[in-house]
Amino acid sequence: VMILRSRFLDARRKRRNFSKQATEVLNEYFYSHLSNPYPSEEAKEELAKKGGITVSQVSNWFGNKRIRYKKNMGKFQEEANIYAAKTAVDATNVVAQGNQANSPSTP
Amino acid sequence: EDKDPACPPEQCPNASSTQTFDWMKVKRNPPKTAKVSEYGLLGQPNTIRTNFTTKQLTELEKEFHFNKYLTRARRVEIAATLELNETQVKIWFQNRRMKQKKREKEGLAPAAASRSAK
DNA sequence: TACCTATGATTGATCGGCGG
DNA sequence: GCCGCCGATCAATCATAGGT
Repeated sequence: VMILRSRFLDARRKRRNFSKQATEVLNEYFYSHLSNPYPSEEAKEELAKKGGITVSQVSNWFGNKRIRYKKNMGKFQEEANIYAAKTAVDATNVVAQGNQANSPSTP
Repeated sequence: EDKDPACPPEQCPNASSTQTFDWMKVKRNPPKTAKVSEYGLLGQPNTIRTNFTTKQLTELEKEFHFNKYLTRARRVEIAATLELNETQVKIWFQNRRMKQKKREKEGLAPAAASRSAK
């Protein structure tokens, strides 16, 4: 029984949800880079600054987001649509087809 | 008889707009910790995340404060003492070093968003 | 108040790349 | 060739916050 919980020393005891803006900034990035939601260190710092959180928290958020998103994509459909409309296309494209003015989302 | 909770790798019922990119398909190999034991009885004998006991963690922590890096000999010793694989001890130290580094980095400028409105 | 889901953090272990 | 380390990430879990 005493083997239990070194939880007393766990820092995760007191957790607070991120501010509305932080979540907003994070989700905007996530959904506008859904093809590759892996922000660089610089991007993380940028997001951290905008959201008023630490870089580690940004990393944690993306880690959790990616896992939970792929675990149950359907559950995020609605959220995806909301942010998809709110954000433009990412400029950091990779291996694009080279099309000029087509509709990537709705073939 | 295999149950597929979701949809097969092929022809998934694409939910209209959202696509399925590569990163969403990434699957990590299950942990192959521990050596072979009497498998076949419980389904997955080892391949589960090891839960270190408080005793083991205490010893590892103690050793870490003595030396951030382990020598082969020391590793063997500790592994035997704590009944862990050499790999587990090695990995623990690696993770511990990263943790230390992360902590130092953050504890260097936490004063940013001070809730002055509190 | 009890119960269930959402969410941030922790951590053993994996992946890919480097250097010895 | 093999090994250990680093940095990033995964995946499962913990503990709490929030909602019904």
